[in-house]
Amino acid sequence: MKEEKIFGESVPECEISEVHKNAVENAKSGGYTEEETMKLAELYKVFGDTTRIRILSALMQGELCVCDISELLCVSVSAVSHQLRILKQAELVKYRRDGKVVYYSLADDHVKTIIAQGAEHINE
Amino acid sequence: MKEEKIFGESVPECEISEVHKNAVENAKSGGYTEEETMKLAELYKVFGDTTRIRILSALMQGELCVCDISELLCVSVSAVSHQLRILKQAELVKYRRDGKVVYYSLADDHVKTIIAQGAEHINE
DNA sequence: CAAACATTTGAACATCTGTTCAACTGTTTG
DNA sequence: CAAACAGTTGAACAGATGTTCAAATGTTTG
Repeated sequence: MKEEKIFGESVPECEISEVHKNAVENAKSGGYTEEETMKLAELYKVFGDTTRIRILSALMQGELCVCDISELLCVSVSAVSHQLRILKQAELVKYRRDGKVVYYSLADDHVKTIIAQGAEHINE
Repeated sequence: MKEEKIFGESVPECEISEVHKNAVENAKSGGYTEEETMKLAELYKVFGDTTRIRILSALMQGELCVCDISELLCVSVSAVSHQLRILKQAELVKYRRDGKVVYYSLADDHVKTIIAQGAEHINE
């Protein structure tokens, strides 16, 4: 997804904005910083893919190696590995190596609470 | 993003899986259904864009019209409208019409709690 | 009714994303 | 050490995504 910001031009003047000036000013001050916004979007982007949700759900039951996850999800080892890298970068999973095998597990409880929160919304 | 599931072929045999059979069985039973997983991913996909996060943040302070949001975010009215449609489809925002002006506001408290949960993670 | 305005919509476009495939890095074991 | 195995990595590809632009829809007002 594009993450550029386009300022200035192509944003037409808006007469009515004078009327809503207070509302706009409130919204300006109350928001998140540009960096927080970007980090938030990056985080949720990670949750926005079924393969990654399935990996995280699987890891909720306990640690698993790449091979196990691949078999469980019926996704190639390579695809799983690529997704685990993204989850690792987002600090949502951690791993330990035991011989040839690499075991992945959830990094902390945030994963569970975030997914639980989403589950609550979709079962409105 | 692709949401296809590839079953069967191209998932190589995995000798060690026999050893982890219990772990794999646990992960299988404990997960979400296929439909829940898809809905979860769809929901988080919506949060995974800075423009939409900024729109939601702005609406946390109260209702705003499309024109206000456009000015506030320095994003074209058209782009805002497109994003509002996505937020509407995800039932994250609602709207009311007053003459020519359409006012948008958050649909329920889930938006706040979901974003707050994410904010907690990124400020680990 | 025509002009002005707020918003929506659809097509086009460049960019991003996830999977596959092949090649590679480590690690164990015969 | 060579073979086998677990996992990683990078390039390539098809498909998805967000913005822009132009045209359309409603709504108010002169």
